[in-house]
Amino acid sequence: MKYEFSDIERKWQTYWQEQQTFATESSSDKPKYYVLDMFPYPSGSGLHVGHLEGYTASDIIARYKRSCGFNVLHPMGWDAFGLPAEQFAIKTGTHPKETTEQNIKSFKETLQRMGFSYDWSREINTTDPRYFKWTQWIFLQLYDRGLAYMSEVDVNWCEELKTVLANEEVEEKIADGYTVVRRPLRQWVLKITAYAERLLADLDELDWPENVKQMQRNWIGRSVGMEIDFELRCHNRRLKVYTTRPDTLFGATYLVISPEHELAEKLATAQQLVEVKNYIRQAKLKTELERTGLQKEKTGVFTGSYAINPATGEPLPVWISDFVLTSYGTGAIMSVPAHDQRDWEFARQYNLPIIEVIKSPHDVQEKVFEGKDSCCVNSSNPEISLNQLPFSEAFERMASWLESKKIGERKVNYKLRDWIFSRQRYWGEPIPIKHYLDGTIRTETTLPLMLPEVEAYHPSSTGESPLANIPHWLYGEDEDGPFRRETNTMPQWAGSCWYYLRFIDPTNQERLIDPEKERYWMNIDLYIGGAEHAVLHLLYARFWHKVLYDIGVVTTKEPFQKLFNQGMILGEDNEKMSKSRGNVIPADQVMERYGADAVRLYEMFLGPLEQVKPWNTNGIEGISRFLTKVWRVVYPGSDRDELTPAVALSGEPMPEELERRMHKTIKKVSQDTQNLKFNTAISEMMVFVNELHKAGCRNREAVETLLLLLAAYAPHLTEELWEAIGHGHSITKEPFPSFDPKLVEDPVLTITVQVNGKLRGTFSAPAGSPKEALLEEARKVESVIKFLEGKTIMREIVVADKLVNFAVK
RNA sequence: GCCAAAAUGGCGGAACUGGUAGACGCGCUGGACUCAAAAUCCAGUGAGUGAAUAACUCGUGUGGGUUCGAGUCCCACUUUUGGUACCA
Repeated sequence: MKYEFSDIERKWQTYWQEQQTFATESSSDKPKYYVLDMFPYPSGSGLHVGHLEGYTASDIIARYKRSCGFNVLHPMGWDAFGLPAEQFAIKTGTHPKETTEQNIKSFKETLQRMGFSYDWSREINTTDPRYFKWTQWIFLQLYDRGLAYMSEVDVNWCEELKTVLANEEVEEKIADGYTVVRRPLRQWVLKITAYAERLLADLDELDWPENVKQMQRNWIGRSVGMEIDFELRCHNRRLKVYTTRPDTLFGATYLVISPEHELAEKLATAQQLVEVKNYIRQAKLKTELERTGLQKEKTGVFTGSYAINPATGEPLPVWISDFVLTSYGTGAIMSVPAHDQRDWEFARQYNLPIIEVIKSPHDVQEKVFEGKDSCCVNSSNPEISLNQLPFSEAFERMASWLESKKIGERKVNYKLRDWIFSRQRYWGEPIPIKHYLDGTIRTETTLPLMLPEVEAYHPSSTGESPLANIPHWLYGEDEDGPFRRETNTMPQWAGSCWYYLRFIDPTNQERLIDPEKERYWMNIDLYIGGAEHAVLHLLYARFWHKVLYDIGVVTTKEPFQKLFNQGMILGEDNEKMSKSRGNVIPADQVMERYGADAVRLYEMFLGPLEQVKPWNTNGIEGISRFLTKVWRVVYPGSDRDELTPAVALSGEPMPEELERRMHKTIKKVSQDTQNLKFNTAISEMMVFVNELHKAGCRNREAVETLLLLLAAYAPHLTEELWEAIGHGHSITKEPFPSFDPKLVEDPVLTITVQVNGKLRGTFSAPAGSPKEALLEEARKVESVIKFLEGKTIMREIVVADKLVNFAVK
């Protein structure tokens, strides 16, 4: 009988669907396990083999955990708001809803064809009003707590897309060939900075890849420093700067403010005014990228004004330069050119003095010294001296001194900025806010606030969304008077910020999630997805989760206890898969040819899950052969002389060697599966199958064990064979096999013999042989003798059960 | 520039807390089966010297070091990938 994967796979997929095999148990005494994939945006180009890597991994874990007695939640849904569907609508007039529905259908077919054990009764879709009702509800919670506010902000405006982009999206769009400029616009902003400290601190407890945690830490960018007030000469004002190095105050030789600083023009003396105005105007014309991108020569202009260095009493020229960022710290800095690269470059450019205040190994006039592990010098006045002090003590002493003089205070700063949350698009969650004539705003009382039908999807030319063109939706009146609706919609991140909660209670009309269910299922035991979401999605979702925690909707501080990033699968040319390169391997195509089980196995066999690795279509042949070999364990013969498998698998005993191999395999597959080392688990199963064939053994226990081990990996094939050998129920209901610890240890071991660390021979010895016996045996090994002859043995090293090494001279 | 990870045959990759480097698979070579092919099966396959299934030498990015013994630990460097980019 031949292994016809397409019939078999269809048969069992239908069976699972009919039997509701993977429906999550709603109430259960079992321990729970929540394994989640980052849900996809259903694009028009379908799924390729790279998309299926993470899903395959999570599915193996889900099936494995079920067989270990867990009640498993393994859901799937669609992050379906987003630009591509809208752009397609602009081009063709097709409603994004239609496009989205079609794409979802095709995605779902592919996923089902892979035999993934999702509980499809929990499927969610972020564009479904029953879902985005709660996205809007969360927005209102944020608004009520002052965490959502409107602000006229310089935004990244993309002319071609007629929309605002988040800082994080800018680079990506520029890479795609769009132009992005700075432009002030009224925007909704979420105050993620209010949670910066907690977002940083709580990272420590998460079981996440260290690099992802580090990326988030860098993104949050906490720094400890001081704000210091500098008195301005000839002005009755002070200038506040932020610095992390108050210990270098004695070395500050000038100040720099950003071109947007409120004092920039005011500080300009009559003589300098024209030049200053010119510089400020030019800075405004530059885009963010031109200003901050790439290292370039520093530019600046002198205001003509001076401030006083509170430590030295010396006058400090105040300069304006666009290398100082407006939006960080106070938009003004004190420059210590001897000990800061940027300040040093600027000082050299404009001939400003460079004074060494940290003991440097070289002349600071020639090269900057930024080290912190050296002591202060040239740093004293009648009131305070930092000389000889190392960094932290100098910092402390200077901080106290400035505090006592009331011209400085300690300050913690973050790189993290508030999150610009609005988009001028149609295909997103409408922001449920009403604007009244008097300028007040109120929240919508009935949710969801639906998206109206529109004629055209083009944004309005004013930069408002297409919603601004729909008068009957836009304007309304209630007891508070006439109002105009908010026309901005939410960014795509919104829906994915909380979807993992909705899977737990997907149809609840009354609340976002039932508290009892939340307590049972949260938090997520394993979250698998791509590293491209290391910062944005994962940071935004953590932020929302913490807000929901604060208002009592959830009971865990963090949503994703364990995170795993699967490595990208590259095309066969070792490049990232993309339509333009023409190296995309569509999932359906490979399944057609080799079957879902082979694709599943091969995805995992390619290499370590976390690693970036190229696809190689030839390699899947090996997996195909392996599956055929498994098939032939049960159906060994050709069509004619076939015994029915149930009869063929009689109680023929297993050779001891094979039995040990079986127990070793159980152990290895079990451990490797838990640790997501699927490539080595598969390799171990291959070894076992090869041994089975070599031994020609048809022992029932051996065959059943093999099928049970393989069930999570190749679910269709194992279901079919499980049935063929006489079982009346699904293999998914069987527990994972256990091994006998006594049988995984070999009674006779190969001992290595080395002379001076080089391999010279081996011999066999029973496990646990005493050292003396091993030494004696080792000396007798023929290939070793000649290396010992005529030499003096200086030392004999014996490692029990492993090796003997003679150090000779 | 800074931060993080990595570098092993022709290729993807194995190697437990330092203990036989190259498991498993691809590819390749030879053989069996076949009229022939496909499929399947068997054998071989890191490099070098060698008639050799004898024996030895070299070999895990480079150079040092620790150790009886290093792919694994330490130092320096090179390259690749990811992140970040004037955050004071």
